[in-house]
Amino acid sequence: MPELPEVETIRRDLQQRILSKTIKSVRINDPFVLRTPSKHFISSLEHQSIKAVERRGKALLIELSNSKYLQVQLMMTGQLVIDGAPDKHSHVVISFKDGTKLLYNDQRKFGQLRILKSLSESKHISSLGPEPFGKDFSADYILKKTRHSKRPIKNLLLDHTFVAGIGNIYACEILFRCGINPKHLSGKITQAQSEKIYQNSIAVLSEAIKNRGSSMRNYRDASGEQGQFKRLIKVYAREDQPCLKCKNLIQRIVQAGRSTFYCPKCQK
DNA sequence: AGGTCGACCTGGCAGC
DNA sequence: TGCTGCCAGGTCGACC
Repeated sequence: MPELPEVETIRRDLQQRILSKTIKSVRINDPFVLRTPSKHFISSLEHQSIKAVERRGKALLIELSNSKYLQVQLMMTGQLVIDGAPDKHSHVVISFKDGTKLLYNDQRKFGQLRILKSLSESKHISSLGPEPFGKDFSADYILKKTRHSKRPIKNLLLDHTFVAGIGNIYACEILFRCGINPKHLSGKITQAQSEKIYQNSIAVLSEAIKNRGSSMRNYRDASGEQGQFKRLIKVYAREDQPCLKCKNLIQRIVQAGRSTFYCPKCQK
């Protein structure tokens, strides 16, 4: 569900609210969401304190005092909520010694929690491309990586081995701001276009983080609040509504099995 | 080897 | 009201 800005918002909230706290107990209401056997999951967490809260792409990494990591993939509907009221979707409850509770809620149960001895143990994390805000992501990198690709540019933006953390909403928004058609073949991206993709990726993602993410449906931050970026969204989920630049109708197409929204007039 | 597709699971919504 | 079908922000493995 959440993309980089939403996961980053949660990471910052958690950093503020659970850093250095010690875990007293862990309750598993539904082991389906665990990718580590319950017993090992619980024993890895109990009596440990929180050393750091990090993020790689859309993965949250909570570092423990035993040097292990709790990796959380929220997928479509996962939420990490502090001190909320547990409901039927609260599959894991982590209680701290000071009384604080961290809930893992997940309506669709696509999300995954696992214990890592080290980050390299995770196949997913090892496969991730550069972070959009990292030094390895640049216009030159985009140009180099697109040059030999025959896929539409939208599909490449969604590929986490190309760049980490960009999902369906922000891929649509970035391409709209670039004025690039999502069907445009990656191999035909010019130097000027790669520069635009780089600049707009940074701009869209930073604005979204500043607004604490976009809540389309299920996304909530660690306090259970909705994000505010939704009102700044220009094309996503706006099928048949007028383009905010040219009044032409926004179109929905399907690419690689995912909905793409774009303005056929502004995005050539 | 690169790329696409369906499956994973649940719930909201539109249409009949 | 109640049923059916479609849709959903991600990731993985099977397949072409």
